[in-house]
Amino acid sequence: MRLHRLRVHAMVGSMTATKVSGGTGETTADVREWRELLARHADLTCALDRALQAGHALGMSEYEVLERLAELPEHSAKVATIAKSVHLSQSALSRVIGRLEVAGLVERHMCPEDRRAVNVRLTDEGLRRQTEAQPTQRQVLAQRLHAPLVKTCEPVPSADVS
Amino acid sequence: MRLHRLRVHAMVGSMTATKVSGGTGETTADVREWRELLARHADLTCALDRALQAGHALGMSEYEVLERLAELPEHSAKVATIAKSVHLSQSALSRVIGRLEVAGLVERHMCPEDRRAVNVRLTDEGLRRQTEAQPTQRQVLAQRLHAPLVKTCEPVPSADVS
DNA sequence: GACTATTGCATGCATGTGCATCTAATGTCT
DNA sequence: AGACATTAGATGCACATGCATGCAATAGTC
Repeated sequence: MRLHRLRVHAMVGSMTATKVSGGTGETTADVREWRELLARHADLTCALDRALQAGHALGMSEYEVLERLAELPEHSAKVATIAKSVHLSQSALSRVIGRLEVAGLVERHMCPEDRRAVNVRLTDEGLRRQTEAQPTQRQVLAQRLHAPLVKTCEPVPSADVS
Repeated sequence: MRLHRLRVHAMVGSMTATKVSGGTGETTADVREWRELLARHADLTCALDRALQAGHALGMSEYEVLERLAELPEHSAKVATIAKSVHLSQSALSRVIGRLEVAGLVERHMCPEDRRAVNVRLTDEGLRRQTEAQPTQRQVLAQRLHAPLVKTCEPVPSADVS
């Protein structure tokens, strides 16, 4: 698993934590909440990824980058800027952008004032795809963000499948 | 990304969804909430994984399986049962159990009454490791579950690092 | 009892991700 | 200017995961 960046620093035995009542009694609320978070995340991630993939041939990461760019008035940003608003490592982001570039949804341009940096710009096609995909995302969110957790992420029953 | 199981079924253009107010105005609340969920999940996942890895040589998935087993009075369950309480595909779970078995933290036994099934039992060592790791997990949860989001998951500043 | 469908788990394979590292460009000293 | 440190981004590599499939055991059907 191991999400992105940051050294190890072993914050382990410190016990200087806020309060952490020694017993397991209190902490159980945290654990319940954490498990709900995990379940909700799994459900939504799964559903979103499927809906985007099936309907628009986009992964969640790809969509998210497109969305961030679409939100900007210039539809363009440096990689480092995008990295700040997406939960991906720099390398993963680099590759997502690579895929989007191959798909013709973004273009990479050298940044004139800092020739190390790369400006990523949404193409017309990219903007179109994002605009198309957005309702799908919103729909899944509306359906599942507050729906009772059924744990296993199954196809939404209300969806009228042919 | 693509979390586990379930057919595709293209739930795309249906528009039969609950209400989904057409405009983007209302839905923005959903999006904000979704992004917070993502951020919280990334932060906690990252921190938990690091803490468990650094302090106990366990990944999050491994810990979670150990924890589920430890919660059972018999410290033993069939793979299918574990699968229901963990957000992993069946194949991923199978491999997690494989790693735990190699590490000597669980044992695989054939289930007598259904010889396809496999009973996974926590070893003494496995129970010990889970018991050791639990405070670490609780600590991270207590520290970060309700902490203000700083987006990038950096080492918790309050942790007294040497 | 033989035949098929289903279930429980393991495994080959493709893919996405993080980490470490590399290259190039910029910034900072002296 | 020259030397070193830092920053931006790309890439080799290892690894965890999901999907499709395979194998074995069970359940269901005739």
